[in-house]
Amino acid sequence: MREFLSITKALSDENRVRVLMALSSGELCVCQIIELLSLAPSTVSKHMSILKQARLIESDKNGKWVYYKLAPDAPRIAAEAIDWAKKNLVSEAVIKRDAVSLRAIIKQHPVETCKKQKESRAAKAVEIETASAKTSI
Amino acid sequence: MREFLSITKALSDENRVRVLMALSSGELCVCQIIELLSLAPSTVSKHMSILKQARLIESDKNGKWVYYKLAPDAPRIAAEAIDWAKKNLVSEAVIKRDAVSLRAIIKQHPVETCKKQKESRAAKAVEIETASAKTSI
DNA sequence: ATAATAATTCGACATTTGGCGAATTGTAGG
DNA sequence: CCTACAATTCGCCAAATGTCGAATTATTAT
Repeated sequence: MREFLSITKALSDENRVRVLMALSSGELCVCQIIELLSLAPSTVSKHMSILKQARLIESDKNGKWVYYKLAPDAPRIAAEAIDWAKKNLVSEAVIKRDAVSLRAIIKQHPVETCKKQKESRAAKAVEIETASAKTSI
Repeated sequence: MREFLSITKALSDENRVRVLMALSSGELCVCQIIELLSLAPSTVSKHMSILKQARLIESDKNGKWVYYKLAPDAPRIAAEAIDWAKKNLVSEAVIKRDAVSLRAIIKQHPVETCKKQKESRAAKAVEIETASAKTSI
């Protein structure tokens, strides 16, 4: 029952489902998933650990980078869940849009993706800084 | 996506899964489900409405009694989810125990089951009454 | 060695969820 | 009609969940 619930809980969040579908066309680096979902790194990390706990995905560390992919030797129950999800979600608008986004994301090397994200986080920090300075005047 | 998530969310609670499996051997009255799960009527009612929202089950009102059953014309996605759940849960300890409990529950008419529950709720109320009287002395 | 950096873990917060009892609704009998 | 009663809805609370930013960890590059 624990195994069953870990899978259904993993599949009961839209962002996690989007990741799973994205991974069905190949492995992705964490920063690429961050890019796809537009979420904070810590949030994505937590989602990935929930999917991994459910044995739907596996991770592969390569230096500083961590790659995730659909678990090649997932237990039958998990593999069936993935098949069911895939079959019933390929035609979903959000999943199709993600597939398009992914093509662009995959084109560039993770190094570039990470760099861009770092810059955008820095810009956001400045923005917040400025805003709080304004209100304190 | 909404339909998919309504199903996975419905399946991500142990009590709801137990109900679903119980219904796979035939329809049940609400009071029988209350008996099986040992939960408050209001709680069971909420669970049933979540399962129904996901189109996994349907209800059938017969006078004062409401019967629930697996949706005979569930959408394909829901039917597949039920099959997957059934296949992977029949051997679960809790589900087997429930099957045994159910045999006893089904033996008696819902009228009896409801009566017994009413009495047990009344007894519990008295118990609480007494306890609070004690502390207030 | 030190600094930079990708990812994770931690701590805090707002929202959602599962649970209960009380009040409400709808139906059957007195 | 009025009472009894099965089930649902409502209002509330405690626990779990999704999110973020800050601190930490592990690895590469200077």
